[in-house]
Amino acid sequence: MAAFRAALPPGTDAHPVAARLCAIGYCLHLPKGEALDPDPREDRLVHIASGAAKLAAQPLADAPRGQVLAFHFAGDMISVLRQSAVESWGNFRLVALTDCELAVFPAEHFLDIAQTDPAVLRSVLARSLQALHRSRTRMMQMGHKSAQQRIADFLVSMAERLAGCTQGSCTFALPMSRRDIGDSLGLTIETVSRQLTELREAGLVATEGRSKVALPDVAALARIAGRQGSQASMTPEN
Amino acid sequence: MAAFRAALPPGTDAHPVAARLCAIGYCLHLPKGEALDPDPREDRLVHIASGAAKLAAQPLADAPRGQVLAFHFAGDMISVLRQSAVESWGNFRLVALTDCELAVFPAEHFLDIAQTDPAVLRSVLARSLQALHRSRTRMMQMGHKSAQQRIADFLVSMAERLAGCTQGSCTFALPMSRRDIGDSLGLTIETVSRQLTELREAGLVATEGRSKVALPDVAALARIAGRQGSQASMTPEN
DNA sequence: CGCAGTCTTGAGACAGATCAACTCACGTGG
DNA sequence: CCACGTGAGTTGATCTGTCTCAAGACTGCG
Repeated sequence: MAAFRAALPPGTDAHPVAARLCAIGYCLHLPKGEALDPDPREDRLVHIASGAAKLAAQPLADAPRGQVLAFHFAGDMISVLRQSAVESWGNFRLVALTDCELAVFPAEHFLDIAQTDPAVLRSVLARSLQALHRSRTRMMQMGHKSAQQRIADFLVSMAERLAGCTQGSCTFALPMSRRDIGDSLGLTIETVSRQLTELREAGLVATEGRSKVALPDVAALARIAGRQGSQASMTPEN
Repeated sequence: MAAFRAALPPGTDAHPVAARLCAIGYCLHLPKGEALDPDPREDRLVHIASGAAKLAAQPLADAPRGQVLAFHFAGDMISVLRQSAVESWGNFRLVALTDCELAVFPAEHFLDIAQTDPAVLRSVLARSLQALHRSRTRMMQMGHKSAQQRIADFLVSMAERLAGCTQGSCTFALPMSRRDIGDSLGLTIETVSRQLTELREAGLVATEGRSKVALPDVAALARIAGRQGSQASMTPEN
């Protein structure tokens, strides 16, 4: 049940409505490699209590390889939209990269309750605007970034999210495969591998085994990635 | 003042709090080519009553060309974040592509008032989640789309937003330059031009003058663009 | 220890960028 | 109203970066 409280936006987990929100969710263990089976009827909000997961497209006929929308880790709150009735649309699913502990809420019901406390709802809004802000920034940047910049950006993001590190040096394990990395960055596994090699030769990355990486200078990587701030908007664009 | 009411989320413009929201905003005429001068102190919500605008990065020293985050048209509600104190971050500004009528609200104050009515706040949340959803989809798709697919996708989006057309044929005028299009798609103006030529030769696009375009078969373009659905999340990704 | 799958490395192909003319639309002033 | 000039747009030739195809090497598992 503690997971349910943690699923609420920061600063509201001790709030009176928290108990009511807990009542409508359920816990779920998702083993490594398994997918959260999609519910065609309603949107859901998923909180990752522990583990790592990817939001990925099911390999379609016209899509040569599965596309990865995003990676999510412990503490993340994800909005999993119901599967579209439109056939041509891809079906996206949450797939566990490692064993995961999840808390799942029906979105409508969750918001109905959150709505009774404006502060909670506003907190959720702030969170989604922040996500939009970062998504926007990334979208734009990805549009004109080289493979090396994308890899550098990816590593900096992972350092921040997996090791809570934004400068200096850090070491952590990547829970996803090279293929997943490539699919999320729009690159092939060969290019991912080559760029990692280049960064390694430049002394900016050290690798051990398949997943462990060490970044001696996160700030230098961020500089290569050309990290910049951006804006958020509340309307669909382009 | 009518513009203020229209700035509210759909379905709430007749609501009691609407009047209070109107009281804190102000109208502004932004001539073509001019930028909304940024306020370093607070975030703002901007409603475009009429006209077209782009959200673009100021040309930085290390950025060869200004990058376009998104285009916005009449009816759009935009969240313009305050300029970051961090120097290395790009400063983004709203620039008018045509003469614009804007309604500007201080974000904090706006939400303080909207918060008094959960339904309004929830409507704003739904709107931002939708924006996030589409931003996410685009980001992923852009990662592995060809130049022709990006142009086709762009044209379909514009048909939808400027002419309210999702299938059949339609004609409209693009308010932005080829450079703006390229900057928003991560392509050069030469590539934009070449792809438009190819689509023209394929009979999928007709152009007249600099800005007018006719799409005989929007659905066919959407097919080329490889349009698919996706998911939304409330947490920053990658 | 050996197998299977992941990762790395190499050679050639292709899409898009870059550099460079050239053409045309549109606004301006005669 | 038309001639003109400027900047936007188009088109062409070449070059670079990433994908593709193809082996090979390592990791981690049984």
